[in-house]
Amino acid sequence: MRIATWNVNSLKARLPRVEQWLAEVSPDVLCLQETKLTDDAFPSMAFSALGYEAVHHGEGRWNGVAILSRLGISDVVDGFAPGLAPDGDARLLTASCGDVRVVTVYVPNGRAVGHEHYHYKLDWLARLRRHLDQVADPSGDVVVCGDFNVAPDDRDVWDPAACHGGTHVSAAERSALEEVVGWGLVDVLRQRHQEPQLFSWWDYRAGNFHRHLGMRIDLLYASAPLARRLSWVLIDRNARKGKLPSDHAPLVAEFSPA
DNA sequence: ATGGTCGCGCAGCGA
Repeated sequence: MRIATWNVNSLKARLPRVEQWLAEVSPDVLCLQETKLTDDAFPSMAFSALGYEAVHHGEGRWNGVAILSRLGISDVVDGFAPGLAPDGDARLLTASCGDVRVVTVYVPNGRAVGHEHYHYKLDWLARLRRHLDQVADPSGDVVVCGDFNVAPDDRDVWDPAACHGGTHVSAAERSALEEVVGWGLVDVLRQRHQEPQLFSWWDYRAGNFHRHLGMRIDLLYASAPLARRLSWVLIDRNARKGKLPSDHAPLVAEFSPA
């Protein structure tokens, strides 16, 4: 199974590129973040024409997540599972695609260390761990992927000194992410590639993409049984090039059958 | 050059 995650920074603005990318890469499952669409405006027919069922959890101007699948879609959960404090934002979507439980996330940015939104981010990650307990089983095949807005360690930023004191790298954010990982997840990019400076996001400003000034904040985690079947994984930085790109590149992983 | 770019939506905020 080939599964991908991509923060598209507005699906309305990015639809032509997403359609072209689907045709080129042919993932079985594609998770999208920052669709910035209402559910009514989600372009289901465009994806249906390419052979994908889709489910979307959106609100409009901000946020919004989707799962596209050509392996079927069932057992959908919008946002946090019942029993957890609901999220006012559309940032989380869970669905079964074939035999894999797929959870996609758009973790809050945090804005600044200590900001009210930063505490919301930390609480959101704590809730995500409890959500996983409710919706999935780490002894089965599970993928948790998306824009985590956390760089897991200093290899994942262009300059740790320049980033120090900001969001995405603070000890509390990394610790909150580790709690999620502790549920039973493997960072499949790091399972295969250990070198630094493998980025998935580059600020639009100041030519940062071309200067290789980015962060790895788009992550794909697999449960241990699935991670053992990883064939390959890559960040498709070609998709960050050219006309009207998202500021994020897609992350793609291929797993062999069980 | 003390900014730099997007998207949304029509000012200025969020990323």
